[in-house]
Amino acid sequence: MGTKLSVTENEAKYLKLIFRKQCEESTKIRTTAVAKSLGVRPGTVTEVIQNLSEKNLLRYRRYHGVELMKEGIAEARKLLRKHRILEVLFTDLLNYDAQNACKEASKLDYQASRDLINAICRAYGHPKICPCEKAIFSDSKCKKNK
Amino acid sequence: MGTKLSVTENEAKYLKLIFRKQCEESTKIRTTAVAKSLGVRPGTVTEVIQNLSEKNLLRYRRYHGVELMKEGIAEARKLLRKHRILEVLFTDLLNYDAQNACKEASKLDYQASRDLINAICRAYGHPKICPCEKAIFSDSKCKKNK
DNA sequence: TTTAAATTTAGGGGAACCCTAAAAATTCAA
DNA sequence: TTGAATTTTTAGGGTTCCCCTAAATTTAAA
Repeated sequence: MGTKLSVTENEAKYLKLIFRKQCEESTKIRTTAVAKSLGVRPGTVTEVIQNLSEKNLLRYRRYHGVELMKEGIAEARKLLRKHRILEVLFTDLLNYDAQNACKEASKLDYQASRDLINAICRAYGHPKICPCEKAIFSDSKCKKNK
Repeated sequence: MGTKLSVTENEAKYLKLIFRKQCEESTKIRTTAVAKSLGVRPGTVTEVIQNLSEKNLLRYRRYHGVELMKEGIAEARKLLRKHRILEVLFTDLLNYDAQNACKEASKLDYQASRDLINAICRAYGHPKICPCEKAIFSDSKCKKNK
C-alpha cells in the first residue's frame, strides 16, 4: 500500500508554503495566492497540487482549495525543522540576520539529511525557536546527549 | 560573447569528479571510468561531457578523453572550495569524521552560496585544508576580517 | 440569475537524465 | 601491420518534472 512516494524539491517548496499558509491564515488556500507566491501560473499550481494529492500528502477538491493530510503535515514539519535549524546555525555561528538566514536555509533545507540537522540541533542545545520566533519541531531521533 | 551558461547539479558532479581525476591521475580520463564512478552507462557520460564542452568548460575530442579548460577548472575549484569548507564545518562543529563530512558536503555544496561559504570560512579561521588534507582553494571575496 | 473572478483542463513544449544496441574508432597482441 | 578485443560514440527512445497559453468550468457576488 502506502509506498512512500518521494517529494521533489519543487514540491517541497509547495508543501512548506501551504503548511505556513494553513497555519497563519485560517481562510482557504487559493490557487492564485500560491501561484503569486511562487511566481508561476495558476494552472501550474493546480498540476503540482494534483501530484501532491496523488502522493497522499494533501486532500484536493476541485475548486475548493487544499488541506494538508497527516502525511503532508509530517513532511512539511520535517522540512521546516530542517529549515529552522539551519537558520539557527547561520544566525548563531555566522551572525546572519533572520532574513538572510532564511534565504540561505531555503537553498539547503531540502537536501540536508536528517542526521546532519540533528547533529546541528544538538550542537546548538536543541533550540526551541528559530530566529524569526517560529517553533522548531522536534525529532524523536534527535537525542539530547551525544 | 561568453554568456555564462549555468551548470546543473548533475553536471557539477561531473566537474568535481573530472577535476579530481585530472589532478590525481596523470593518465587520460576514460569515459568508462567516469561512468563507473557515477553509476551510469558510458553513453550517458559522453552526452553530459558534450554538454559541458558546449558550455566551454572542457575540451572534448571524440575518443580521446577530456581536459578541463580555464572556465571548467574555475568552476570545479569553486565547487570544491564549497565542498571542503562544508567538510570543515561538519568535522569541527559536529565532530563528523572525514568520510561522513564528505558525504554530507556532497549533498549541499552545489546549493550553498558563495557568501555563505565565505562566512563559514571566516568563522573557522580560513582553513587551508579539509579533513582529508586536500587544499581549500581561496576566494578573493573572502575577507580575513569581518 | 447573471456576470465577474477564480480554477481547472487540454494541449503543448523544453530541459535533464538515463538506457540499449548498433556503429565506429582505438588499442593491443600476434 | 593487421585483425580481434575493447572502448567510445551515435542513434533512437523514454521518463519525469516543471512551465505555459487558451479555452472551458465552476463558484461567488451583485
